[in-house]
Amino acid sequence: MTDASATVLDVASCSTGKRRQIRPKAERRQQLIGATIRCIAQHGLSAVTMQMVTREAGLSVGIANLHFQSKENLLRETLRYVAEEYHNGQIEIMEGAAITDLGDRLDALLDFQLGRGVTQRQKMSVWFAYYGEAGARPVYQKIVSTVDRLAAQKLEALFAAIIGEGDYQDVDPRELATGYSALIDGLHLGLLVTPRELTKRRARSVARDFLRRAFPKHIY
Amino acid sequence: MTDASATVLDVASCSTGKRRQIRPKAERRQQLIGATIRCIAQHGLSAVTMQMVTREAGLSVGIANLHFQSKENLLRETLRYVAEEYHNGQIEIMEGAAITDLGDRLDALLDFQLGRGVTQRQKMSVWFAYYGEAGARPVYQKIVSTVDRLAAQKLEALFAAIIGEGDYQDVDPRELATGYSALIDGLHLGLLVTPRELTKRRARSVARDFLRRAFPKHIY
DNA sequence: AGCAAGAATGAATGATCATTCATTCTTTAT
DNA sequence: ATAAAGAATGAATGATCATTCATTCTTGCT
Repeated sequence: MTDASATVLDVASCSTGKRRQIRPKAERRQQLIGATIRCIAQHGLSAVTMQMVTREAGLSVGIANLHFQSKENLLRETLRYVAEEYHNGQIEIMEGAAITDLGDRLDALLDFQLGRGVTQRQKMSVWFAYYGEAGARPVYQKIVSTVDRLAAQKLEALFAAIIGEGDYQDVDPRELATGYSALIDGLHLGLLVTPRELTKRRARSVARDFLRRAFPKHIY
Repeated sequence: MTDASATVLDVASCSTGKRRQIRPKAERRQQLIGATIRCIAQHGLSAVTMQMVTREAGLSVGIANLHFQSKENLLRETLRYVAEEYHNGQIEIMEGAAITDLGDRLDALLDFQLGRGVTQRQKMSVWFAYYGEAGARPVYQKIVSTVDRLAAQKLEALFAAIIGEGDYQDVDPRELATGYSALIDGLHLGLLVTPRELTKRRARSVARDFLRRAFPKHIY
């Protein structure tokens, strides 16, 4: 095998003609997690293979085990990434100083939770793929519930502030926060499983309705 | 191999000492579907194998393919069974003549959706295991959305009747039905994934709150 | 330039799984 | 009682997959 033929093979095996690249560990990890997300969204969690993920990432099969030790670990870290991304986004809105009006803050939260384009659908797929396995995997349960707890507390605090501001009677912030979170989850599920019956527009309207019923002075 | 030794082996291979039994096709199908449900709930959809299911059913590996042709088909039929069971239960309540008061009917529906014992948790596991894969499998989407549509229509009709009876203003039955269904789905998810944070009692209370806000004259 | 460190590769390995089918067993009809 | 029909079995098959590791390549240092 001469140098010339080796070069030809290299070029043929990579559409952009790039050579083998060495990149920092953190970057490779992110690359693989991104590929895993796309694979889960497209093929389903149960159909994902290491070959599939590494091909999607444009890397060799060995690299996944180099950076993640095992498939199980890669899947776990991918869940952690998606969970943290979603919940950090929520918390940023709920803690951010940019929005002072509480009604606007609620609006921003709703926009984040039911907004965005195609990307969101991929994330939803991944989200529920893990939920589906969570019943049988305590590890997944733990990741989700740990991240969830903080967001739930912030939401409860936001609701409590709104209740105080609007002097709403007979509204328990904790109960309402649980209901709102469940509603958003259920709407995500509907958008994922029955996109024909539930549009994003309608989902938003339904969630807004829920909030308006509870906080009529703040929404609309 | 003598008759005697064969008998010994037969007995040894089956704890109850039963001999090979021939049963009608429908019964075997049900037996296998039940075993599949238990396996999914315990091990997760992605970990289910044919060997696992047939062992759980107390049958040989060949029998699953005899009655279901393939694993894919068995999983599909299991989803269909769970989906139909859940939705038939709902529709029975919404159509049943036993309950005349509309408020009582709502109560019965809520009881069905968030009631029951341990069994329900198994069903929830299965339910969401399929939801998780639905993003990547149109077949699953179709089964769920087909069954879902009818239940959604009945719920909308029930809500419309209640709105008429209570002369509620500014309440759209379709919108509310979508919201209520999503809320129930979200609560199921919470019960499954974060059982520590959400008890069945609280889930019920949250759902009841939602209904009370919409139909104050009918609930409580 | 030359070398050491370690990042990246992918063919090879061994394990697991769905599916098949030759055989055995049970029931039913004659 | 006997045979035909077909239900049930499970060892065998071939395919697929996660993981390994000998080798190749890149980078940074001297």
